[in-house]
Amino acid sequence: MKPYTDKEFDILTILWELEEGSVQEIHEKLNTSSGYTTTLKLMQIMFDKGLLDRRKEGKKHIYIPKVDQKKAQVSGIKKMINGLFGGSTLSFAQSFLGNTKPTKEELEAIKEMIKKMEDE
Amino acid sequence: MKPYTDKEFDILTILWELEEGSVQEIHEKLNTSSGYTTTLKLMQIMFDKGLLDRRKEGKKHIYIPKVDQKKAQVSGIKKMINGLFGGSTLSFAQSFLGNTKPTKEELEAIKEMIKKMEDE
DNA sequence: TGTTTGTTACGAAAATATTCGTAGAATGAA
DNA sequence: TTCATTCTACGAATATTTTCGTAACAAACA
Repeated sequence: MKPYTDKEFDILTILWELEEGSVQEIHEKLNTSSGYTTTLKLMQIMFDKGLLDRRKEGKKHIYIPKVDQKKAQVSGIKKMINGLFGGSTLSFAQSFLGNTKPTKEELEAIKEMIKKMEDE
Repeated sequence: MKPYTDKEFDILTILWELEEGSVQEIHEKLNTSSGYTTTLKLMQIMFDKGLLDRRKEGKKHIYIPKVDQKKAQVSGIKKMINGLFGGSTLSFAQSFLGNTKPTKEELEAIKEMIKKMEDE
């Protein structure tokens, strides 16, 4: 059971950042080559599916993501580790640290988190 | 341009682990409710698209993944950090360490990697 | 030889996702 | 009130993905 499609994920991504937005705002941010009504329809479908909430404001609708980003993050990480790294947290971490070049501050923060985890 | 569909990704995942395999082997591992010919067709399509290689062995074909797992890993991580974590490596790392409970050994290995990165 | 078994190839159906045209409602300005 | 503008609703077309039925072929063997 896939919770949402690729395009739906794109829309969720924008809404997670904006907190909420009209069809027009999303459509602009999407930077897609397809038309306005396509985005509209997509968001209507997502509303019907319960992926988005909305409220009327003047003549337009303001949409709010109903999918919890945290949950999506956790399941996204799990899926990625399972699919791309054979379930190995370690080989994932290696690839992550080897490829994304975290800044000094990020490394510090990560070290602190590790310490916390070890203390528990 | 999406490189492959969801089901195709599932098949790639198995082939990355096995290195190579017949349709039957993949079909079993997939643990799907759909029929054998479905998996067969999928793999034929993937061969046509250039996602898989194959060689004849007796009457069957042995398929080999032609997609580089490393590249898929890197782009998978990037896509996930951008889509789910607003591009923030740090907030990703926090969620990762907070949710996946790496083992003591994994934490040790990660610490060592961090040390190496800092020394460079 | 004929039969069974494991396999591929292929076409087409079914399911799902994406796209857009068009009608019409609401708002606000002339 | 009429017009232009902005937006929604909805149906239908199109595209893509997933599914499977059926035919045919090769190997093993009675």
